[in-house]
Amino acid sequence: MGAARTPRDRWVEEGLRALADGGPDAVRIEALAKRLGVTKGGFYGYFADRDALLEAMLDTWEHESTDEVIERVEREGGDPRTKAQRAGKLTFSDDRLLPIDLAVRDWARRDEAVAVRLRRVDNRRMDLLREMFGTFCSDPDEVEARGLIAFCVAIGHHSLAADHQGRTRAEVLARAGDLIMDRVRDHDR
Amino acid sequence: MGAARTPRDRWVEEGLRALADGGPDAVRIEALAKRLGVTKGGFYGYFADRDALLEAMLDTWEHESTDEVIERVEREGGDPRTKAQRAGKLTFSDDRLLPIDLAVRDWARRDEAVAVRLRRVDNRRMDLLREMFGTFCSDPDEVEARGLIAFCVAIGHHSLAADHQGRTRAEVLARAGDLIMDRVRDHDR
DNA sequence: CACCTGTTATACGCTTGCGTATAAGACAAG
DNA sequence: CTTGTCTTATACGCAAGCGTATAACAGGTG
Repeated sequence: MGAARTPRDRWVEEGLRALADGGPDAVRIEALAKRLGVTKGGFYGYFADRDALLEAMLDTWEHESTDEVIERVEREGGDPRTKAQRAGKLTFSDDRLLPIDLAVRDWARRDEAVAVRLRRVDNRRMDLLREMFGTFCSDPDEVEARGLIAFCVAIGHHSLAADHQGRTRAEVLARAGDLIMDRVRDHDR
Repeated sequence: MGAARTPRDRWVEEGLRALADGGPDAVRIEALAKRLGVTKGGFYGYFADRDALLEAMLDTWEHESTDEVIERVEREGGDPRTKAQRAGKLTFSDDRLLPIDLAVRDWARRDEAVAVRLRRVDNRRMDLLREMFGTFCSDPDEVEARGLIAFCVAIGHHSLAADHQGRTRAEVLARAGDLIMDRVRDHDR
């Protein structure tokens, strides 16, 4: 039996790269083949059609974004704050996962099936944030609000184009993180 | 001289609708013509090519998102907080402008010329936020951080798919707004 | 009414991309 | 070495979609 020079995973991987670079419309079979140094001949042995590839890409993304991240975070242990920070770093500072995440997020606005997947992923991430804020904030409504804020900043700042009058984005983000994490508020009351 | 049944503006308008619905790749001349009830015959009388339409669309969007919003906000007056809230509402609660804004934001990640425009727009919006937070917050670094947070929530919550355990998104957003606006913090020090 | 001018419809060539069919090739088993 | 099987290359038909050229058309103007 002949050995696969371009196994299924390579198509998925290259597809995810194209998705990150140019959105779902940029995932074109012949373009992927060219980047893989082959023709599309072998593609249809693994996938029924283009949609099947998109499905497989989303499967891979969902798994990498949740199970793999969470498993790694849990394995390394630590308090909820450390875990949430590590999960955020693994997802939103990762050169591979971050652009895919942003592309999927835009895609979800136009495709209900993608939106369903994203909701699953975001809910699991939100669980981590709730756990973290719950350690120093007793009001569940405030926990939810802080989780929302933290999540929105984590994903939103990547599509925010504003400058900060001499400050770097990292500096402003650090200050914002302090504000969001500020556990003093709870003692005020 | 013959009257234009489909003036230039209608092409731009329909183009923006297509952009909002499906991203820049969905702006296809023949599809727009179909929605306008004509063929693409007249299109090339107004635009050199597809790129010229995209430019015109961005011109219109930039103008509507900044000058028109700001002019209206200034005209109706009020304190900085009222003005910033009104500007936010005009932009991020508008059924027309919001989807375009989100689409442009994603587009900007892949097109430097679009990114330049978005930076201009976001900087003007950020100015309003600085003015608002500056009215009750004396630390400029904190003003900047709060502005970033407010902006990220305003745009980010639209692409956040998480649920809120029985609460509505509006409820959580209201609580988040309270936290961000909270002017007590400044008195603590 | 006839004419002129700007607008639109129609038809064309070209490119890109999908999915299929078929031939060529590589590798393992016998 | 031959055979069989799995993989890949090549060639095809088809559908969009861009931009151009040309013809039909409509509305003012004289």
